[in-house]
Amino acid sequence: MTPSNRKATIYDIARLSGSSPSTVSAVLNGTSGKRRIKASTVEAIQKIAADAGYSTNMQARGLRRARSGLAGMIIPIHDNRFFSSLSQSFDTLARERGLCPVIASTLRNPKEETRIVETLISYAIDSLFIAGATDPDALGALCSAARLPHIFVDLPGRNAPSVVTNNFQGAELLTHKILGKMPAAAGGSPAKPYFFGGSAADHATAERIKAFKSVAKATGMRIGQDQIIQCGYAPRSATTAIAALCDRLGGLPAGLFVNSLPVFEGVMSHFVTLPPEAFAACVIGCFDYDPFAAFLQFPVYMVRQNSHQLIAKAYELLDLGPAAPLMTRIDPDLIEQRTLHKGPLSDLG
Amino acid sequence: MTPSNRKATIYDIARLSGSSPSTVSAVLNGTSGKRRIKASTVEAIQKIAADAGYSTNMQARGLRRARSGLAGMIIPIHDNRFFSSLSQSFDTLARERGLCPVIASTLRNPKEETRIVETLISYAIDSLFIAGATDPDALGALCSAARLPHIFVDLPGRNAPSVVTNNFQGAELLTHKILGKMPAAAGGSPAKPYFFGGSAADHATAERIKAFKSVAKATGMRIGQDQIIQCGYAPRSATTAIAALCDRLGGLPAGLFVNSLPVFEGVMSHFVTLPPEAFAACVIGCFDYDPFAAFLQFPVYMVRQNSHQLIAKAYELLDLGPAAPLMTRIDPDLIEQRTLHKGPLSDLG
DNA sequence: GTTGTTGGCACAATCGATTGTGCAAAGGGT
DNA sequence: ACCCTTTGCACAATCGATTGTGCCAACAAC
Repeated sequence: MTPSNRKATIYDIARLSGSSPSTVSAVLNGTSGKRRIKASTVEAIQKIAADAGYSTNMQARGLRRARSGLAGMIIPIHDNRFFSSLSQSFDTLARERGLCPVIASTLRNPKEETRIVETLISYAIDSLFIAGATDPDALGALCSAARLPHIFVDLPGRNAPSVVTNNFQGAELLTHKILGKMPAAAGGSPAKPYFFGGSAADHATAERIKAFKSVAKATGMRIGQDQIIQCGYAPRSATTAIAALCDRLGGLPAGLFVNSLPVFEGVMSHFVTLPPEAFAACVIGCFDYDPFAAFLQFPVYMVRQNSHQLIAKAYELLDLGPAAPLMTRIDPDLIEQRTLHKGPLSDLG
Repeated sequence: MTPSNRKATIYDIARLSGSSPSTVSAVLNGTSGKRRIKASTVEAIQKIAADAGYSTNMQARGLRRARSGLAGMIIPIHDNRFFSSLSQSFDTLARERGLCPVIASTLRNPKEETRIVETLISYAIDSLFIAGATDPDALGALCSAARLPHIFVDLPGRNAPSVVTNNFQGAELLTHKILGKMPAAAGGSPAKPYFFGGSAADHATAERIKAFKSVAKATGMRIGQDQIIQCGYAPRSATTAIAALCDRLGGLPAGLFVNSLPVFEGVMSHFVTLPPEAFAACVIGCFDYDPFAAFLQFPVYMVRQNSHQLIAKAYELLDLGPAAPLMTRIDPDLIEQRTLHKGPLSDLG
């Protein structure tokens, strides 16, 4: 009754029930069948354990079994709609599988990345999802050395399965929309669309740029280097860069492909200083989705990555083991413009 | 050289270095001073360990030490700007302290809450931050029984320190702004402000409602029960509820205090169906901040909770141990309206 | 009645690190 | 030369659960 000072162990339960620790262990971890424990014994032990408030010491179990029941994932940052939605799915699915989720953020810092992975390995996590790493190969090598099953999510890796958004297709859709709505070449010079944000060193961004150029080309448009603006992912630098661009152009570009939400956030910081009329001749699209961003005063096309499917698929690949395909693509969805500016009564319920 | 099949242990390093496991252990965990290990021995062992790619088995260490080096936190949901920003601070500060962060979401499900806490306890986490629980006391009891140091964040708990946003003060500020901008009583009937979303069962919401009423009263306004609309936190139900309200009023309310971002999200789903003119006579404020929500087409006041400070303070309280005060409040910040509609050139850089 | 199963459980080694204790060698003092 | 204090390290128990193995009893088959 008096909940003794320490947590109950199988030895306590063994003493209380008059059986041996091994029997208690078998009962409490569900292997009582394999060890042919009498049903009455099982029940007795279970009752005593419940009364004593017993719960398995996962460190002891993990030490013995050489696995922990922990499922690891690393992401660049928590505070981001896309990654936090990955986290949510990862968390939910891990718990459905009886695993305990461990999600750590790297802040896109290479040193931090390896430090975190090493930490997770020393906790003997059972698997690792790597979402957004500056140096995937280094992390993959660490995992391989530790014989840690790992899956790359949202970025392609070598020597281990990857499940990524079909960035090319998503960017194609988005670019199509942008170019389609762009004002036709006014006067002599044709209207120019711009790809804005991110870094081509990043696979996802590289794919999107490729699609952007490809669609433009198909439309008979040539994209110059000046139209691809890589200012990273930080809102601050995006603000500066978009201001510079507007300055250079003497106004907003005719089309703007914004690459990722943090970038869009930075862009907004600048846009907020512009008069509303400024947006009339500019078509804006953003790769990644945020519900509030979808409600801005000007029309925005967005691409929503299917984060739940990305994670669900990653777990599937984990189950497949070595048989898993090296590359799986998940199609994102295009979210149509949704704005108040459509007229007195929008048709969007 | 050949990275053997298993991970190196202190026994391997001991053999390789010709010293005993206890010496190796002391060297590798930094207690070599206390054990008076010769500097040359220390260096030799460190080198061998590094070459062998040794890393501590945290399960073994944890078993022996009865603590894991894991810092736990539970939140209702990852995919939310406020909670994900708590997560980010929690993660960063945990790692600064050499701890490994474990963040789990409960989805506001009471069963899940206790299940998760029990899981975390069985992993021998060193501390637990409880952010958003439907039944704080039950969780607190679990932690106490396990002698697990825990801090309530963003909600008050019994028998353990809490660090919460000063919801009352934040709501006061916000209500002041809303009432101040509300169109003066048009004609005979005075304009009525509405408090929208959440549930008064929730401490934070209760405080905010209290402040809302208090400020209104100070302005000589009486708030009827019909002006406090508790529709929970789900975007869906918020959409339905706001539609019903607008229907009832025959238009937007003069003032709208939106309680939390998911609710605002739901509100936006309805607003998107209204003509822009509809917002002219409505002052909107939202408790909680989202960068994109701050850029909507109509003016919005927002209250930004200081998530980093909340977490930083929680860690401080952890350090204080039993000496920690039971209740700490952190003031949130009011974010002024920031919108494109202010004129040709807004003064907000 | 002897041999062969199978049921039901206890024993003891083990996972890898930590830590209280013991002990020999080196140095210091007289 | 003798005793005392440090130095520097090795030994072995321990944390709590898992699991290969062994043993006794009950029962069946012959």
